[in-house]
Amino acid sequence: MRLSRYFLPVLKENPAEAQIVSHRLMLRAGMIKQSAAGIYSWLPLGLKVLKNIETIVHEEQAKAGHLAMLMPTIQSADLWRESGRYDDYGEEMLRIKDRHGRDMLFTPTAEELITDIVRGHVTSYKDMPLTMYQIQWKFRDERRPRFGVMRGREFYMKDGYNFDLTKEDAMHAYNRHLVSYLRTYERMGLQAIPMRADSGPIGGDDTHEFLVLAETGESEVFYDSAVTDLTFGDRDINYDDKAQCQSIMEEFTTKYARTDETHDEALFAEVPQVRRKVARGIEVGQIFYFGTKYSEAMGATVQDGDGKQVLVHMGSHGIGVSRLVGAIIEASHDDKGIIWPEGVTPFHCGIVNLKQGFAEADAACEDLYHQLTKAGLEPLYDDRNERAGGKFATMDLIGLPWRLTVGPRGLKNGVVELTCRKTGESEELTPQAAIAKVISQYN
RNA sequence: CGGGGCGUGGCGCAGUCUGGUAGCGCACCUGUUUUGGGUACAGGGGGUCGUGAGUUCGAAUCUCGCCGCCCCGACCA
Repeated sequence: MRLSRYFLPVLKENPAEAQIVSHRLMLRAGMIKQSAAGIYSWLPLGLKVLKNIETIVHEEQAKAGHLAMLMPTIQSADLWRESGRYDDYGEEMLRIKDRHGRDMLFTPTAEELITDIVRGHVTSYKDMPLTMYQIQWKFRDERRPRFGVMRGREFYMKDGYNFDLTKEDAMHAYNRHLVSYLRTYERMGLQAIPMRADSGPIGGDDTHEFLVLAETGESEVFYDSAVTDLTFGDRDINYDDKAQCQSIMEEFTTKYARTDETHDEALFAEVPQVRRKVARGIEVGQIFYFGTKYSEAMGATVQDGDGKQVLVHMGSHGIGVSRLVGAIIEASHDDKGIIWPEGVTPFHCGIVNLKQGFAEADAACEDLYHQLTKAGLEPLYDDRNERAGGKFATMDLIGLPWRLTVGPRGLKNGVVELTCRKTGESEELTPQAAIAKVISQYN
């Protein structure tokens, strides 16, 4: 993409309404524009990041054998009356009437609708295990939306639901999700720690929240610092292997890590003092096992091998896709701007032409641009007729991991400059070597 | 929802107390200049001052209502 043809409304000054760093940087980098309290438009740069996160979620869910689908944002109130949640959910649920006066709502989550779909089509134990998920806009009418997309009213979320014959199978689904989520967050450059949590209005007993440690996090968290040493890395996973999933689940959840909702001082005291940490975290996902709560309320049964009707065991799982955009920035930025992890960056690298209109520089930039594009990467070429300082400031703000700087001075010696956004380190390389190095970062 | 604050060109703000034809910086347009970390100068465009009513010869400014947004708290997959 050429910056001269892009829509990137960067702001030099901090918008007054933005208090936390991710919100400020998203506004300044021209990623989002607020439309109403807690409701945002996603501008081209922001949308690219959102879609990159979405893609990672889809890819990891596919690996785990979970099926993507899509449910409507507007739902009939009837199903929610059936589960009893139409009244339970309270003011957080946005209620709407259609032209016939029928009660509708903007979905805050989709247990009812998915259960309705499944109960109509899944009638035998042979149809299970089954896990379906969607990535769809949700609406929760927060009393006080804040922190930009971290706590919006409208938000983009992956929500998945598993249907299993037995509790044991459902717990395998639980573990499978835990494993797939660990992989998902790592690919985004995040460490998200599973913490024992409270189930809230979803209901159920077993639940873990995934938290990214950050000063601006809304939750207070208590953990054994040994959990921060755990990394998933490059393991081979067989998602059908119950024992493997179980052991990974245990590996990542045995050490003490809880939010304030479930914090237990006595248990925490058993952690060696030097490893006892109290911090703040951003919740970026949660997994639940809630048994037969919804299948019972809504009559979702299947025939087992003996011909008996049995209630299906269910769980649900969420990843806050739009919230993750903010969470990643909270976890990765400096005073100049965002520092995107390679996994989610909106463009793979920036190309800064220091002397636009100078034939050699223009030609060298065009060549870099075409070669990178041909290699399957997406560079952002700043071809505006701006001064060097302005171009650098924009690149630093929007946080692309790599920057190629091209100017007459370097070209005289046959080199361009490759700069790492994260470390700030630069090296002079021939254009070919620079291209090769950038490409190697994404393999 | 309780408490606090703020609404003035795209962004950041001054002007409001003490009523008198709306201003600054950034951004934008034109030209000259400059060119390896936000050049300099000159000229220019853009605002019914959130909204409605009232007071007044006259309201961004005073009064009352309403709306919106932000912060703290409570609440919250």
